Amino acid sequence: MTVSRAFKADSLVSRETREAILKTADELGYVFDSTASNLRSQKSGFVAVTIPSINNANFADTVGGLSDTLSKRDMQILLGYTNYNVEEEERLIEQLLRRKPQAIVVTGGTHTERARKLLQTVAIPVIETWDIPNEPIGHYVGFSNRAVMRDMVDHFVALGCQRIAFIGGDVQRDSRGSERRLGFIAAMKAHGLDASRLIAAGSPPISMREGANAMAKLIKLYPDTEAVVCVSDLAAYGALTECRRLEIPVPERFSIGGFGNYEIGEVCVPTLTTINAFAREIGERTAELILDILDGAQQAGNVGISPQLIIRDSSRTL
Amino acid sequence: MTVSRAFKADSLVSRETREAILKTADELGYVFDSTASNLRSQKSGFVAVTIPSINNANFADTVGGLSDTLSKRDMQILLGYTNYNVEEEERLIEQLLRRKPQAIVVTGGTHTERARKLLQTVAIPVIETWDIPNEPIGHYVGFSNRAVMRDMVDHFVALGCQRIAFIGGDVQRDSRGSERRLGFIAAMKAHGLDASRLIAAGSPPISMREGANAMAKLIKLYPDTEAVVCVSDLAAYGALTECRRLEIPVPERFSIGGFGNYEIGEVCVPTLTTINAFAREIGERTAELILDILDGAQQAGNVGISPQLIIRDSSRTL
DNA sequence: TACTCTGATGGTAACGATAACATAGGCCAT
DNA sequence: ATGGCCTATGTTATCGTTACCATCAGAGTA
Repeated sequence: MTVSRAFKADSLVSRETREAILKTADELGYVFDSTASNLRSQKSGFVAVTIPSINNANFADTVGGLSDTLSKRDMQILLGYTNYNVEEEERLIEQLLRRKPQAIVVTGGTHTERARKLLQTVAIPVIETWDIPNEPIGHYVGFSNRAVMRDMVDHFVALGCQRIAFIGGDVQRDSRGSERRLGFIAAMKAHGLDASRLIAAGSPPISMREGANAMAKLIKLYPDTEAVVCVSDLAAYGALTECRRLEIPVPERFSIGGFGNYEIGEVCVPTLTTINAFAREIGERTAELILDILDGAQQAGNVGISPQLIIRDSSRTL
Repeated sequence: MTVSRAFKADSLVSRETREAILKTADELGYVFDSTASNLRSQKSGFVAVTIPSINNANFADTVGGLSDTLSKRDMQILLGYTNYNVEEEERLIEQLLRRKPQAIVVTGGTHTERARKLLQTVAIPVIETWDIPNEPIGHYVGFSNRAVMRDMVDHFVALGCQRIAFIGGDVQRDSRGSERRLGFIAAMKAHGLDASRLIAAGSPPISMREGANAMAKLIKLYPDTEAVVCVSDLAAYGALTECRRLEIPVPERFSIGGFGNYEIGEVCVPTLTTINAFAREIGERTAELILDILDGAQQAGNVGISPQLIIRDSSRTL
């Protein structure tokens, strides 16, 4: 028992005893077994997190924010990725829950029926991120992917563009991407503009290559387009390179907007107009919310994030 | 006991009994507790993995390969990132070992003394990746970051370049980057060329911005440079954008080579000459090695990866 | 008939930590 | 001297599963 206490920082063991214990433990090569600790104390020290893809700077930033904030309280992330697939998410959630995490964080508000039921039934905090779900299961930390497109369209319209297109992925799989597409359509209609120039670039994840291909398609289908809104900076960058190959000057002949404030958009030539969704902050705020709830905060609720339009060289300035 | 068996796929329980059990479990909202299972069976189902940064496509690919291969056997990754810091790695390793992983994968062969001791003492397979350590602790899956620079330098020399520079990070922190730098120097000397044009771009991770800054510095310091080898494609892309800003034509005036075969190098204009290190394969091979060892394979050893030079538009073709 | 073999199920202890409670000694105030 | 309080340490049972062994019915075989 005293040994057990010696390994917990705060508990009361005399200095000499603790030192003797730690020394002996080191000599024996003893490694604390948190498996047993978790079982007895019914606290795993895990927070389960599902993200669509591990290879995406935005989600990586969110996980980084989560991880850094939670590690201050010695909690660890148990990460799984869904490949933008809700069935995969369901399997993953079930698997993760078996590890008895103390909270579960999922990306987005779209789930299979069974996954919803699992999340509703489980007795730990559930946080949906990167979106504002229609019917939140527990808490959320996010923003409306639909509403946020309004700023981008407004910006292009203010520049004098009328014929504006949207490049995104196939509709079914990536719900955040679909929401942005719907937001684009709504914003265009609000301006009384035609919202039919929609290019589907394939199955998510939509990255640079897909963006470049979609741009080629767009130029063929609608050669008189003046601006294009892309589902992410990666697609936008792909579109930009396609323009470069075709020697179409950006932003003179064509304005381009992205989403997500990826590093590439800040470095490429011309730099990319984008929307900062504060990926890292989403993770940090989610972690803080979890810690508050675990500390017994009563009013812990939801966190709205306000993405910010960043105007750069890829969209004409007046 | 029969309930326990009903939850393991392979064991022998009659069909009716299992169905009844699973049905009841579902009604009760029972969730299997792997914490207890792990304790009793002394198998956690975890493989611990440390990588320098979560936000790096190469390491993300390795983790993806690991995760996908291990998940076929229902094993999960327990991921930690070190921020290119060996002290952080030490803390992380200690923390991860408490979770009783069945194997531990670390990136690189450079560790603190205490971390080495921990890894040597622990009774599970240890795999060092992304390098060939001087003194391997257990197994490794990797390649010589030093030797691989030879191909790149040879390529530039074959193009007729003599004044070749290297852009990398500060020496101490990123051992793979340092190895590449040493490999560059060795390769230059082997050709009887001056190897003193070394630009330090700051503390890792070296990304696009750092690459661009380093390129600006390089042009000021050594205006007559003909080619530059970069520690990664991200730095190389940054260098490329700086050239674009300064209206220096690539590859006509300047050849650029990167490392890692990142997506950006395939899409940007001009496309980037690079070295494919087979990041995903490193993960897959590591996972296979782990599974072999856990299955009791006797001769399971090390895996050498052979990175491949990919010549693209950013280096002059003859 | 007696015997072995297989499939299905059950009983018990144990994995290694810790929650909860107990004990013992020292110090201080009344 | 007595009681109260604090610090340091010890005892026991328990978290929820599974390894190990036992049991038992029914089928197949000699």
